[in-house]
Amino acid sequence: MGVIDIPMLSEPSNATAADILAGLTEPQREAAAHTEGPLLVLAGAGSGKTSVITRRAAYIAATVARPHEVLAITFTNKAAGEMRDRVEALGFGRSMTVCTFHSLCARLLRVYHNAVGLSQNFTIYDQDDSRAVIKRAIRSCEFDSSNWPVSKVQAQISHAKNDLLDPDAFEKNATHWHEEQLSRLYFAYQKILTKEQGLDFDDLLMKTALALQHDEELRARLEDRYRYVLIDEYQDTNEAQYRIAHLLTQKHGNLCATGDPDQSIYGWRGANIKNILRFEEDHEGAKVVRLEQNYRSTKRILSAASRLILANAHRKKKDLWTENPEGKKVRVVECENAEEEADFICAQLRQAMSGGRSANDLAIFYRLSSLSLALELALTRAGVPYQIARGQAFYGRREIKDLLAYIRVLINPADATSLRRIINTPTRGIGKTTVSKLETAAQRTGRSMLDVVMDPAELQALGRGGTRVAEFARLLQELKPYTDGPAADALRSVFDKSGLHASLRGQETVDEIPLENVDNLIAEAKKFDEAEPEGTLVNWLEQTALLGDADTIDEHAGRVTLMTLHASKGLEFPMVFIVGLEDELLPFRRDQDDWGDKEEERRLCFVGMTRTKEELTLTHTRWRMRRGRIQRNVRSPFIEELPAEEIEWLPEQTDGFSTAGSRHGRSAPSGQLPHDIEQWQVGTLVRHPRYDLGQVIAIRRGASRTHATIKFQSGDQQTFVLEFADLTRVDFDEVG
DNA sequence: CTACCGGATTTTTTT
DNA sequence: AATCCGGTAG
Repeated sequence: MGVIDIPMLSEPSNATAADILAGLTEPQREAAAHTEGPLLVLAGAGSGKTSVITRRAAYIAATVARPHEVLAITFTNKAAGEMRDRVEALGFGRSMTVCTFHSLCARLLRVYHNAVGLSQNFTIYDQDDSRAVIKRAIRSCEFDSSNWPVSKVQAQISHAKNDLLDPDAFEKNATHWHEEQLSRLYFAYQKILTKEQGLDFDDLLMKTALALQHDEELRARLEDRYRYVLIDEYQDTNEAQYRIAHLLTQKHGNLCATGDPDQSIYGWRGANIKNILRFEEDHEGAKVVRLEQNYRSTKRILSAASRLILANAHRKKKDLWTENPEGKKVRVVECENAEEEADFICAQLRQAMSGGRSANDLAIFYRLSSLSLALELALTRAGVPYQIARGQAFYGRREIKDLLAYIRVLINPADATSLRRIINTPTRGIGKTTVSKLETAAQRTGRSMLDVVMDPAELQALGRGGTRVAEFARLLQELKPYTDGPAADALRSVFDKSGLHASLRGQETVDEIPLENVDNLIAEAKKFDEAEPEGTLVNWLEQTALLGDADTIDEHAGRVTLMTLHASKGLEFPMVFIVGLEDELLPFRRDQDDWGDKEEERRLCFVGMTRTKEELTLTHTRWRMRRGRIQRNVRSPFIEELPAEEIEWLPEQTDGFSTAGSRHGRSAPSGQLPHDIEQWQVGTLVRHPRYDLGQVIAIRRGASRTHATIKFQSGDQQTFVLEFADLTRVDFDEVG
C-alpha cells in the first residue's frame, strides 16, 4: 500500500516517535504528529492516507496514551486487520481497538447488553433474515403485499434507523399517511426482532448510538476508555455513525476524521457526505490537513480521473498531483457484447501474465455483481485463476444458512426465525400445520417456541406430529453441548448429526458445490479457532455475520481479483479493467423514473479509476443482456468527459469514412443492427455514404470484428470493419 | 404433508 | 434467464 512503508524494526521494542514519523512528507507528518484536539485529514486518492493514520495511531501510543486508549474505526474488517498488524509491527501489541463501526457496536452491545435490555447471545440478522422478518410484519399487519414491497419497506426502515429514529420517534415524525402506515410496520418488525433477540445491521448502530446518548454513565466510561478516536472513510458515515463518533469524543475532543468527499459512494445507504464537509463547523479550532500528492497512479491515470471528477458541480476543490511517471494512456475499448468483453479481458490478462505480471496485480471492477458471471465463465474457460470479493453472498447460500440456523438456535433460544427454518430441514415430516400448532401453543403459554418444542407435555397434545417434533427436540439436546467447544467442531457435528450432510449427499444429482461450501465454512471456522483460542462460537458467528465483500480477498492469492466498484474502495492494483462503461449502467439508472445520483455514480467511477497504479482499461459493449432482454447501449457519458489526450481508443477510431466521424456518432449508430451482420454474406448489397452502392465480395469474421471487402458500383474496392463502418444493407428491389 | 407446476419478480451498490 | 413463491394435486 502506498509508497511509504513503515520501517520494520529489528527488535520487538516500541518504535520511537522519530521512527514512526520517518520518511513522511511535511503534510503527512503534520497529520501523523497531531495528537490533541479535532483533526480532519482530507486525503485525496492514493495520498498515503492508510499509512498516515496507522502512524498517527502508533504515534499517539508512543507519546500521549496507552495503545488500548486508542480506537480506530476502519471501513472494512480487512483494513482493520492490516492496521492492527502494522501497529503490532511497530511494537505496540494488539491492545489497540481497530475495527469497523458495526463490529465495534456488536462488541459493545455484547458487553453492555443489560443496559440496552438485550440477551448477551443476541443474533445478528443479515439482510435476508431481516427481509423474512419484514415479510412476516407485513402479513401480521394485514397489509396488502402488493402495495408494500418488501424491499422498499426494508429500505425505508433502514433509513429510519440510520437517522436514529426508533419506531416511536418515527411515528411522531410521520407527516403523511404513508409514513403513519409504515410506522405500524416498523413497530411490528421491531417487535419481532426484540422477541427473537435479533438485531439487524442498522440496529447495531442505532442501539449503540441511543445507548450512548441516554446513558451518561456508559458514555463516560467509554469516553475515558477511548481517549483517542480515529475514523477512516468519514465521507461515508451516516447519521448514526456520526452520532457515535461525537458521543464518544465529547469529553476529550480527540476525534480524527480522514476521508475524501470525492470518494463518497454510499449515499444510498444513508451515508451523509455533509458529515465530512461540515467537520470544521462542528469542531471549532479543528486542524485540517490536506494530502494532495498521489503516490499511486501514473500521471495519465491521475489526469483522466481528475478530469472526470471535475464534472461534479458540488465539490470541494482539490488538486491531486503526482511525481510518478507519465505512464500509458487509458484505454477505452468497445466490444460487441459481454462475452466478447470478457474474452478480450481474458486475452489481455493472459498477455500481461506472460509478460511477467503476477495475477495479484490484476483486477476487474464492475458496477453490478451480476456482471461477474460472463467474466467468470471466460476466465474459467481461459484457465485464468481468479477470486471474487463476496462475503455475504457466500453466507447467503442455502446450505450455509441452514447450517448456521442450527447454530443460532442452539445459541439463542429466542431465535424462532431460525427454528422455523431448521425444524423441517432436512425434511423430517414436520409440516405447516404442526408448526403453527407449536406457535399457537407458544403464544398461549407465553413461552418461546423452542420451549414448547422441548416440552414433552405439549408434544403429547400434538398427536402424530408430536413424536416427530420430540425426535427433533432430542436432536437439539444432543447438539447443545457442542456450543461450548471450538466452532469447527460444533459445525461438523451439527452438519453430520442433523441430517443435513446426508440430505445433501443423498440427492440423485449429487451436487458437489454445497458440500464444498460447507467444507470451506468449516475450514474457516477452524482458522478462527486457531487464531483466537479464546474465541467462542458466539464470536465466530458474529464475525461471519459482519463479514463484508472486500474482507474475503487475499492480495497474495496469486489470482486475478473481481469485485464491484463499491468493494474496490481503499484498494489498489497495478492493472485494472473496469467493464460496462455504458449509459444507464455506469451512471446507473434502474428504470425510467429513476434518475439516480449522477454525481455519486461519477464518484464511483472515479474511485475505480484511482485504484489503478499503472494500466487502466475501460470497456463498454454495444449490446448487453439486462433482465433477460438484450439491450442496445450508448457509451457512458463519463467516457466523453475524459481528456482526449490521455485516451487510446480500441478499435482505433480512424476509419475515415464515417460521415459523423465523431465519437458520439459511433456510440449510438443509427445503421444496421449487429444481429443483421450475422446474416451478411458474400453477395449482400450495401450502401455507403461516400461510395454509395456496393456488394460484399469477401467476409471474415473475427472475435469482436467482422471484416468485409466491398466492391462498389463506382469500381472502388474497400475493406471495412462492419461493426464500425457506416454501411447499411440494401434490399434488392431498392436498387434502382 | 410433500411434490410439482406456472406466474411473478428480480439487487444496484453493502455493513 | 433464472429463481422464487403460491397454489393445487396427490
